Amino acid sequence: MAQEEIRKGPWTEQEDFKLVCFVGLFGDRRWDFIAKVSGLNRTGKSCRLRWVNYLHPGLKRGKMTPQEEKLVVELHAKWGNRWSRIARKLPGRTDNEIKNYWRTYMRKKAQERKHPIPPSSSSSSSSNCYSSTSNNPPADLLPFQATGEVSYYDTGGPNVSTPTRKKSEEKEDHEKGDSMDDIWKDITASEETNDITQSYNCFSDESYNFTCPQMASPAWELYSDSLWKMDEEEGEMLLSMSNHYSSW
DNA sequence: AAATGCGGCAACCGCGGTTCC
DNA sequence: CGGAACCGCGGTTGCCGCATT
Repeated sequence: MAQEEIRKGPWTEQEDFKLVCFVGLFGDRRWDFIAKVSGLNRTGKSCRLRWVNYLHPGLKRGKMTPQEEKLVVELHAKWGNRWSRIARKLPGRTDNEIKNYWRTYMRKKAQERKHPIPPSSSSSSSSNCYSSTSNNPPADLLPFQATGEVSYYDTGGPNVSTPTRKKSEEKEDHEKGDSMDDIWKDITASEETNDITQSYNCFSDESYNFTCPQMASPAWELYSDSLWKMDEEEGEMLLSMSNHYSSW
């Protein structure tokens, strides 16, 4: 077979566009299927990751707010490195983003411990949500301090004693139906009521009823002018493919 | 102006859990 | 019920841009 190689590395705008459209058509579940029919030559995993971390509508981008930072610290103290779980409590933030934030946060903390910053200069350590008032956050929010030396990035909070978590706590997460999907729905719903002048109707396929809502991602800003002017041929191709596959 | 270091972020990998047949 | 396929999570890596020397 002339099996093309699986692509890796950074995504191109065209790939993003294709992925968004196919996710619109088939939903954000069947990643292997989407990977195949889209012709992206990516793995399903890769597609999912790109969607979740970058293309999903409702993603917030940019710096974490102090409230979010505080929440991350609190939830990490509670749940440890359960990033996806923490992310569910921060609408618009991804587990990857929070994970990366935490790494940075820990690095800063480690440096501060090595070279304590005098209180007078605390105003500059702005990324720390406590910095405006104190460099000594409540101990119960900083498990890594309470236990003395902890490995650099920490691994798991104090209450995360068991690797066999799963089911019970996942259910717990759904107590109020605040799964990621529900959160996204809330976000997109609120955005629609606000000011969604650019509701990109990727395909008016009533079977799936997909509209590309306003995306926070830079990719969407590009789509709004450049990509949406892409080859008509390609658009038609996608349409025909969508017709083809939607008849399955 | 060039070299180097560092931080932030996107993406990949491996593993375990879940779903489907 | 068991196995295969798929999905999701957490850990890790590599790249890129900015700051510093």
